[in-house]
Amino acid sequence: MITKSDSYHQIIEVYDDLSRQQKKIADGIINRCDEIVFFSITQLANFLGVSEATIVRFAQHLGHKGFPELKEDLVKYYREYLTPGARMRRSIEEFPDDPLLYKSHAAREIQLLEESLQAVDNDSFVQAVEAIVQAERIFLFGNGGNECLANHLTFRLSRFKLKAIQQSVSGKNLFEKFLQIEKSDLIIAYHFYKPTIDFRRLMEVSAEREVPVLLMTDSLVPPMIRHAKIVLFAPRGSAGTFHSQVVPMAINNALINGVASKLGNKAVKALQELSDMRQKHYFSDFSSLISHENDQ
Amino acid sequence: MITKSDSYHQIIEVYDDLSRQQKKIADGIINRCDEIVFFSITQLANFLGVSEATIVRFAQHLGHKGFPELKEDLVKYYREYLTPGARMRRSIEEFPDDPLLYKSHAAREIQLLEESLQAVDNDSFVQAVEAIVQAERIFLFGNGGNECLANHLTFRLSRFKLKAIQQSVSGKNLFEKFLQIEKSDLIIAYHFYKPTIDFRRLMEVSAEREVPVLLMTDSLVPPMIRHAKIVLFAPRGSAGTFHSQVVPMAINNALINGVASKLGNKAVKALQELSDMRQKHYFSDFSSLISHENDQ
DNA sequence: CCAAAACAGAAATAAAACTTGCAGTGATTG
DNA sequence: CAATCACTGCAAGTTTTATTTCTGTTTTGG
Repeated sequence: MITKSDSYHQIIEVYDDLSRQQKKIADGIINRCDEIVFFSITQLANFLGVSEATIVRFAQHLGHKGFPELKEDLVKYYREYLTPGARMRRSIEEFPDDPLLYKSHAAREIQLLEESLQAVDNDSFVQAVEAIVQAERIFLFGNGGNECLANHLTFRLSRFKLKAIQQSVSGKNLFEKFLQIEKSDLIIAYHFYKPTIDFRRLMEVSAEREVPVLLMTDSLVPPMIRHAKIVLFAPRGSAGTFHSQVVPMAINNALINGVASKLGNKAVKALQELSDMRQKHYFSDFSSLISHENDQ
Repeated sequence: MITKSDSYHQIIEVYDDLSRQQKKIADGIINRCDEIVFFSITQLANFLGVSEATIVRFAQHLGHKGFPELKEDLVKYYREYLTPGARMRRSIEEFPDDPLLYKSHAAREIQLLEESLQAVDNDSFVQAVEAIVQAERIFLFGNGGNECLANHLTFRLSRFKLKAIQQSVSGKNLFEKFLQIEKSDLIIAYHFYKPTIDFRRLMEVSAEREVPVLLMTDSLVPPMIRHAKIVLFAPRGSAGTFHSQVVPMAINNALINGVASKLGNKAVKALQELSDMRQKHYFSDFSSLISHENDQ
């Protein structure tokens, strides 16, 4: 007889000590929990090919009074811990983690996005939107794998007629770039894992010059975030897998939409202006010099 | 008496004809369906402040034999139609679509990723991975808002020592770029919505020169996909909202992981080489000339 | 304002879901 | 090889859940 608490994990723990039929039940609960939470004991017995009595005894063995108590526990687990993303992973787990199965990758991304729901502090998010809207100019720093993030946000903000400038260069050139940045501007920096020399320089100089910094990162160690005015925490999955830029990209997108709603009519006007300009020049030879990308 | 089929929508339809107490039940089912699917009739009666008899009559009014049948129907609805993303949206719908609420944006992204589970054809995905691994060189085309995607994939593929070259220029320069591209190469193009002049040119020339094209798009109209050898369909949400690059980014990431697994040891070696190079030069003055970005 | 109809809840009844005792089975051990 | 033990399903009980009936109440239409 074992003390109960979280039936699901408890089952995994005691699994080896279970009898043949009881293992059937345990397997069922572990693998098909999302179906089982809706079953009555009769349905479950038929589903698993086990007698109802065995199920009751199984529940009691786990320290419950009876089956309904076990089920309640499973429902609780199902609702609290089996997040939608986890459920999805489970649902495609018949082909587990096949790198040639898009679904398996997408499910992981969904899980990361879910984590970000908890991780991203909404006050910081609101502050970030506000800072972008207020800034005189916006300088975006992202190197290597983060260049795409800086690029993306720069492009979108520019479309709102905000003065967004992408600065992907690192090293000594950094200081030259810095000469033009002022207090009223905003620096947006994308930097993950741990601080590099360049990143430290960037943060120190911006602190010195009192330029506000919005930092997107997945690391909250002090050297990373010390000088940042606003920090957006973007979880990117556990080590061991290739880090994905999906969550930071989602945050970018949320920022863009947030900024758009803050700007309101201004944003609409800016987009309209762009659209008009395109119309005007579309058939001229000039056409190929301006971007034609034509989503909104 | 009404014919049954999908209780949930049926309830919404007949809502106005319901009595006061029955509306209570309907409200409960519509708003708190995800809790109610786990309730017995007794629990539900207490929860709603309605007698059990009324619930049974409600179920029968809807054309069911009794309460268990209605519940079964709701469970079915809950499991089939309330996708995880939809559930999440529902769960944060107390603050509906607040543009200053990160959760509200993230929930939408999750929904899009879910759609992509259906939309992305896995055969195409596998072909795409194969094509990338086989290609002599890879030329990536993405303009405007898609530049970030091309940039991202270029960076990652380069890290595997694949010869990935980003080509963001449009217009006449395009032809110059083309002189160096050959049959054994691969073109990866990101283009959404509808074909532009530049895009048509790109596709026509590549068809002429028989260079295989991997196209990522959200539009399947013939002019878009005619000449593409492999098409990856990346849904980006309904019109009216700003299109997000989260799904294409997720596909990028899936491709990267797919390629990594195909390359196997080769990929590991390439990454190791990079890491060694960093170690060697990290403390020298040379350091700032190479990328320090240090996630995997 | 009153009668007829519709409605809702309490209680009784029916139907399940659940538990337990018992006997049969097969494995283990002395 | 027989005795023991753990395990299981059957079937008979017990409890919980679901339905129906009955009765008082509210609503509706004249």
